[in-house]
Amino acid sequence: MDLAPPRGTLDLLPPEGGRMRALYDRAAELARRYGYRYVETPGFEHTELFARTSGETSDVVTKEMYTFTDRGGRSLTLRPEGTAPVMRAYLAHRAELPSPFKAYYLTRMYRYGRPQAGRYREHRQFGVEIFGVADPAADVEVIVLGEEFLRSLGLRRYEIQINSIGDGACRPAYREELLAYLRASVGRLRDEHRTGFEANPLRVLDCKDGACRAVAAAAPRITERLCGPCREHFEGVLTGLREHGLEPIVTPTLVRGLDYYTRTAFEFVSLVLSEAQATLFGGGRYDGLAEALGGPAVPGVGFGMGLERVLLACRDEGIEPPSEPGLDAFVVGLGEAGRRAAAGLLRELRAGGLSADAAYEERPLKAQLRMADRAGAAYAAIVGEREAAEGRVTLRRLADGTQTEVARADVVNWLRGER
RNA sequence: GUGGCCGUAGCUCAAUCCGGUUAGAGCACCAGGUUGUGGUCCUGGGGGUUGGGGGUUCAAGUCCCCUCGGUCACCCCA
Repeated sequence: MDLAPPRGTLDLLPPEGGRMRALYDRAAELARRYGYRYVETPGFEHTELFARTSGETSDVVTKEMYTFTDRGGRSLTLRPEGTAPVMRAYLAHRAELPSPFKAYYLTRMYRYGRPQAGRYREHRQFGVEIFGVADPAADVEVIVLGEEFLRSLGLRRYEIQINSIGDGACRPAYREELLAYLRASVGRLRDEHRTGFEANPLRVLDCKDGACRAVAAAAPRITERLCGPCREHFEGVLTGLREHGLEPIVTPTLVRGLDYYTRTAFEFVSLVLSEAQATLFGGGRYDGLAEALGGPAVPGVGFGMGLERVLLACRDEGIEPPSEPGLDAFVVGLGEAGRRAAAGLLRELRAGGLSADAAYEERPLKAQLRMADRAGAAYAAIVGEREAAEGRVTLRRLADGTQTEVARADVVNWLRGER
């Protein structure tokens, strides 16, 4: 039996698991502070949901989905991204939900592809969505929220790339103009784009190939072809971001792989990670999504953030990521009376809201203190025969070895004061 | 999915180029030094089918093929 996890997946054991847990906790706290509420959707959906919303020609749909047929003959797909499922669930329950609807999620996504660092077949995302607000203030809020998350971790080496890809009023004309330009330049494109650009011309703009870049640089720019409302919206987003002290870099070549995006598209790109894994989070506006699902017109904006990448960026910026806090106390019992008293103390500490643990079996003091140390406990609460007889507890601060003796009845309050 | 590089102890690596006895080291882990003091120190100990399979050879960690995994660049994204 091969004990390694399947390709492209991760076992998150201590201390890594604690770091991911801490990221979840921080993200949830932040999202709630901005008025978002937690949602969960199924781990798999009808394949049609992703096929319709991501675009039949997108890479996600054509080669990256984990699609299977269940025993009832249904085609199902493991969730490759978060927005379409949340929108589906929202549309299904819209009558009971407030508007605007602000949701966040912390969950795993599945995409089949060749794995490498920061690119996994199963990865974790923190995402937020706002449904029902067309105003640029919503775009600004999700970007500011995501930026605050990165900054609160101590990350600094990233840039904000932003673009507007227009909407139904201006993108079709731009698309035709771009197509005409690309047809005229076809000889200078790399092979795979010579035939592929007709289906998705915007993608050529994003190509990293030197020749394609030259073609893209001289291509007509969407930012100069926006219709009035789109231009106004884009300006509103840029102004709003600057008012929050952010300095987005307008990047006309930034496009999105998913068809339902309109207007705003953005990516936070790490400057310390290699290019293939540098996008910490990306998102944008998707005013066409609800209708693509057969619902009413519901504007929306949001982002998805790759949490493994955030951890990688912390490492490469030399930042200690947050972790699960260690124990408040490790209870050490010695001798029969001491162990009995220690068991009672352990119950009391836990009931009092403190994190506490103890050895299960009788062990020498030395071994118990080592366990306390390994558990990352702030204090060892030692109850030997003498302490048990006197109704007292010796509290040893593990960081520096200083000890205090406290009456048994005061231990919980005393330790609370030390937190 | 395409191309390149790399897989030796839990981790980081040595021995691989140019095949040759029982595959070593540091860290980590366990125990003792110290039956009421961890983390430091000293001593000792456990731990490897050299990712897996096949081939060449008197002999394979070392050479060849396949496969699995990691990684880098693409594609694309988180």
